[in-house]
Amino acid sequence: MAEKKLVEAITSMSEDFAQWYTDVVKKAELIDYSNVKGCMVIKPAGYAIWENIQRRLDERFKAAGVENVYMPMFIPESLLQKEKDHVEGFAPEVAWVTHGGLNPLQERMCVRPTSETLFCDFYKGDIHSYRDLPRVYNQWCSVVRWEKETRPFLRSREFLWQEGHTAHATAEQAKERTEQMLNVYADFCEEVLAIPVVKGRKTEKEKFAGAEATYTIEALMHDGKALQSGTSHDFGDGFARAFGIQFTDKDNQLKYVYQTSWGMSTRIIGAIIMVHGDDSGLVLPPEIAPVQVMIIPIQQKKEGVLEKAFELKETLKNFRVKVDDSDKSPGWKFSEQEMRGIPLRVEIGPKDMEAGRCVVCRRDTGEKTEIQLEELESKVSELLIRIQADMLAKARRHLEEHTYEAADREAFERAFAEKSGFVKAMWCGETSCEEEIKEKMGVTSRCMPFVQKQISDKCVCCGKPAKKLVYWGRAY
RNA sequence: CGGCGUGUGGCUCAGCUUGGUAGAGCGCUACGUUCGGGACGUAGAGGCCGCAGGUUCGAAUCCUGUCACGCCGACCA
Repeated sequence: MAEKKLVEAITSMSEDFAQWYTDVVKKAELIDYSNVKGCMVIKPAGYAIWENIQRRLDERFKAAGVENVYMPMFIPESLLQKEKDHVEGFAPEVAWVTHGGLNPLQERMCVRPTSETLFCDFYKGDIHSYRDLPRVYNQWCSVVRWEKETRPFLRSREFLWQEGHTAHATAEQAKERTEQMLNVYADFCEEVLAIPVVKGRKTEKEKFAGAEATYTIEALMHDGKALQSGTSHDFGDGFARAFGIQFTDKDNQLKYVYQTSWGMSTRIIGAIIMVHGDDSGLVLPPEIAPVQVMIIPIQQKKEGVLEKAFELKETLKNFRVKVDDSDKSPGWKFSEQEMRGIPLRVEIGPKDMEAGRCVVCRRDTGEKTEIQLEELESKVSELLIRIQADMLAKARRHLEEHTYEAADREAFERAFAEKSGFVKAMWCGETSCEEEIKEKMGVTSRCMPFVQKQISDKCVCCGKPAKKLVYWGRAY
């Protein structure tokens, strides 16, 4: 897919995908490494993307009746201990605070790896009647998980995210909310980030610690590896029973609430990079790009050129536009704009001015067109819409072309030996088969898609009767 | 947590084998010429050679320890 490589400073994808990723992250100036392993300094270009993600996602949350709150970042050990599966899932990777100033704390506290326990503890006192339900809260915050191996955005020890936590009167309402929020994520990915996803349910082995069911959206990166891009959990009344969250229902009976939680993190920026990026750097979908149009003056010291550039900026004031008036050479500026993934570039120089036009260049295709200045605004508007659509179409094609089916074990093994991507195959429902597949092939179940289909009647691992169609893949 | 690799101006690295005045390219600053795909000239600034011990008259270089980072595995958003 990579078109002509324009920037030399970035390792090509085909040569070394991991190095390409790191190069892009650095060259697009998204982050710097910090002095704490696994923690990153998110720079303006990276943070602006996150701000746009926040804004666009939060709009959709509000439309879905979500209210924002903020919980403390510390969790007392005793509180974390309350739900057994949950503690076991997170204990190996929490960071502990043991001292306040110079004195040891009576009870140590962990820095939240996720806030289920805090929300539960809060809801226990806050919810009394069916009239208090549902509670549909969300918080934007950072969490800490002491990961052993870290990579910018994909796995950092501290990361930014949002976590929604809801409480409902019935199991049905909780399930509905879980699915509703998964759809919010899926639509957001496709419509705003131009990333097509596969929606489905996680297997028992892969589900969230303490959840009854975990739903996920899975995206496929350019190298054929899967990235879990958002999750939504149905807790049933498990947490409510562990924490004692009860309410009096209409029938005057004391009942436990049903809960959900759902999250999307800065990891999604890694997905944007690995789905859309090319050998020249980052490629941002217009909807999320902090700068949508970069105007680059040519021979900017010549009479009137800079003035014209700023005049065009004014013409394009309905978009996120910048003029690069630094005293670098035009070639430098082109490379800079490409590495940063800015969707459109407008070149304006003396020759153009004489002809009453400018040159517009698409980042995603590299296509250059000459445009009459009076048409600039409408053309830019059209182009941004088209780029957004083309990027989604291209990513969807990649997903489809890298999704395979395997009817039996031999075909399954061959698929992963020869190709990279998703392989759809039948599964018997036993964790032991997932473990064997992981052990032998380094492949995990990504999800059981909502759209099920019977490819064969036997489990691709053990040959016993199959229960579910599963998407398998190598994951980040 | 295992395997491999790397720490020397802001960045990429050379120097280490065989100890003897700390180097290059890029970037940065100033001025001038340039400008349609990472321009050029001139003059400058910038280094506890990751950290701590040790050996030595003398350590970037040898020895011991330690920390950090990167990549690949096992675990996870």
